[in-house]
Amino acid sequence: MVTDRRFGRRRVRVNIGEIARRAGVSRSTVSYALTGKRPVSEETKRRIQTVIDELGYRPNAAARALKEGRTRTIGLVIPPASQRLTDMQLGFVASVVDAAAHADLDVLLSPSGGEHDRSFERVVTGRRVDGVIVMEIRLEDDRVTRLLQSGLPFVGIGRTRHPEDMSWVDLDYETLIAKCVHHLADLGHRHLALVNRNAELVAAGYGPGHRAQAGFQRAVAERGLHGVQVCCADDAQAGQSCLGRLLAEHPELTAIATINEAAVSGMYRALVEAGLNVPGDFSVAGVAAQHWAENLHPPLTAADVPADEMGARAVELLIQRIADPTTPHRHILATPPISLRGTTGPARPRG
Amino acid sequence: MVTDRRFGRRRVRVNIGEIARRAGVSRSTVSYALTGKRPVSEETKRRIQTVIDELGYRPNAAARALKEGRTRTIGLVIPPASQRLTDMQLGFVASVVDAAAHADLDVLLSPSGGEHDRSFERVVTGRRVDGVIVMEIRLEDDRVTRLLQSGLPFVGIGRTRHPEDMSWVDLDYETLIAKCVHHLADLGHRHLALVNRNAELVAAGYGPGHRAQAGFQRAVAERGLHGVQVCCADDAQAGQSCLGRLLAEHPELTAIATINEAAVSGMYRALVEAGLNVPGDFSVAGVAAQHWAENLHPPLTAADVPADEMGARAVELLIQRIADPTTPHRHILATPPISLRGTTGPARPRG
DNA sequence: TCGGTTCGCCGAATCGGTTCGACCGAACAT
DNA sequence: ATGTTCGGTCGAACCGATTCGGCGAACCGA
Repeated sequence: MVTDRRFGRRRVRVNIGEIARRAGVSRSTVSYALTGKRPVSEETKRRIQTVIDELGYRPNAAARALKEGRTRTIGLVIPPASQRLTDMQLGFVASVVDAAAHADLDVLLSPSGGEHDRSFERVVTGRRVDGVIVMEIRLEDDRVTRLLQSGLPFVGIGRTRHPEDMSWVDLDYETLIAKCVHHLADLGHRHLALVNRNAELVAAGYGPGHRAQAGFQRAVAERGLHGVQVCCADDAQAGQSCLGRLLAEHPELTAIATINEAAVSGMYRALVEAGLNVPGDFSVAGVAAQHWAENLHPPLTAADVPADEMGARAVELLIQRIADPTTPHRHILATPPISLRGTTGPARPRG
Repeated sequence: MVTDRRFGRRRVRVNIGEIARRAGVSRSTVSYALTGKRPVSEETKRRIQTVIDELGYRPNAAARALKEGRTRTIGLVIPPASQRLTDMQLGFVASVVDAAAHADLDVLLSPSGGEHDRSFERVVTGRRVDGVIVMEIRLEDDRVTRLLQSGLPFVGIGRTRHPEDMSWVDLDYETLIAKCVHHLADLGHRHLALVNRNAELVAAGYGPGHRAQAGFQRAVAERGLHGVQVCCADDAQAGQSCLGRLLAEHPELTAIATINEAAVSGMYRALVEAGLNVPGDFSVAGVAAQHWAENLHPPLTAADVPADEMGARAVELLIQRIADPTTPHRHILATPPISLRGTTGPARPRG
């Protein structure tokens, strides 16, 4: 019982031993009373609880983690903080954090993807977490390689080129974009463009970008259409200039499909500039977070990404893998339906 | 040296003892070689390092935390995941995470503000973190009370009604909104409205909301203007309907000031609907994240919130408080200049 | 050659929990 | 009366690091 001169307050180290002493029992009894792993008499439990409440005792997380060999914490690897998160990514983060909180797990954030990733290494390698959820996975991804060789349980939101080796939750961009194309083709559109995410990302092997391309090409070929593909930086201004250029270079275009939600509002502006009405003269469809699609003006016809569901499932999968790392890998591929919000309509030749 | 049948790989518990054994030294020597807190011969250091590289050893974070009494982790208390983060809030999170990473600190996320906040309690009370950064502080804030009595070092992004008792970084909303009003008054506007954040938030004692009100009232009184105040939910659609109503009910209005960045794009739409040009017929100014203000169409004349700077400063302050909790509290009040982007102009009576 | 430093390293204690084996008395079966 | 079970408790080992006191050898000047 030490007196802290600075405040004149008692400053006792309140640990399990102090509780035990004051309750007149051994430390193990306090532990059993708290965890319930062995029977403790009601009388004793009450005495212990009284002392605990009085002192505001909480077991030291580090000590518990050390002995138990687990931290009750999961890591969440997000894109580097420098680049802004898209609404969809933000949705994933929110739902993962939420789901983890429901499972009484804490979330350790690791912005990664840069070169010298101390944060990632610390999280993965120092046993700071019981498992990891990785966002924004590339077709070839060093972080996945690193995690595989470390043996730490992990789940991807997104998948690599060889997705059998890991557990993941992903959007079926290929099918979704194909569905957009078919929807537009059904409306009579013959000349379509795919507006992808930014060029660096796609060049770096960003899975959704490549899979969207594949789905676009496949569907365009199946329907005998004419398709153009273009990358566009992830913001409104880029969307505006990008689509402006596209419209000028390809006067035959009457519709676009996109996975670049951040660029859509700019693309709308480009259409206004070009004097094209949506959906009268030009149709737009894509893949986007529901919240985002609804708040655009006009609201975008899009496959609504079920970010809440996906984040929750990712946490679920991770918890399973932590409990038993030998279970076979599970894969969840989401193909949400396209919500028609009025940005697509019958084709009408431009000019 | 146990063989794990599942993979046929060696699965040794690689801890400091194992390193010591293989390097033929004691555990303490390995520790000193790593921390450099006592001299170790070059030869021995080399031998130890070789073994470490070979086995991919990393010190166990829990064991270190237990012994050292600190976790090298900070907590970041964010608004509940359910409600979406504004662009400004996202900016704070990003910059805090970034600054923490630079200081080799990890960040534990705690979505809080709900009723039974297990997450918050775990983080604050279980010694899981060395300190905490709290966002979205209310004038009266239970979390701050809780932190004060726990003795855990913390820094607010935002401040309570009694801000002397804590360290914080905040925007001077009162001054910023007053500056907006003066700017508009200088342009000849006589009838202004303040569009605040959502009503629940303001009613719950959200500081920025109240301080913006105060600054608005003060400036309006000083300049002998006529002012209207209104709350508006934090999204584009609400902004549209809210401003639509406001324009109808107050035909004398020619300008607004706002701290509700998420509603601005909707307010623009309401102005278009009402046939009002910006800035010809109507002026808009506010406080917003720079990125957001620039990506609006038209780009908003606004005080650019220096989120990066503020987050970094918050981390800096927190690190100081962790190092020495007896240092006097520090307060950083940011008053960024207003960037003129063309949404304000000379007043012209409506009608 | 001897006493004192310095260098490099070791052994043991420690942080605060969890958990296993053991013990004791009471209740119960034989 | 003896053996068994069981609820309730204790003591000690353990998790994996850090850190303090100390010890032997080399080195120094006197």
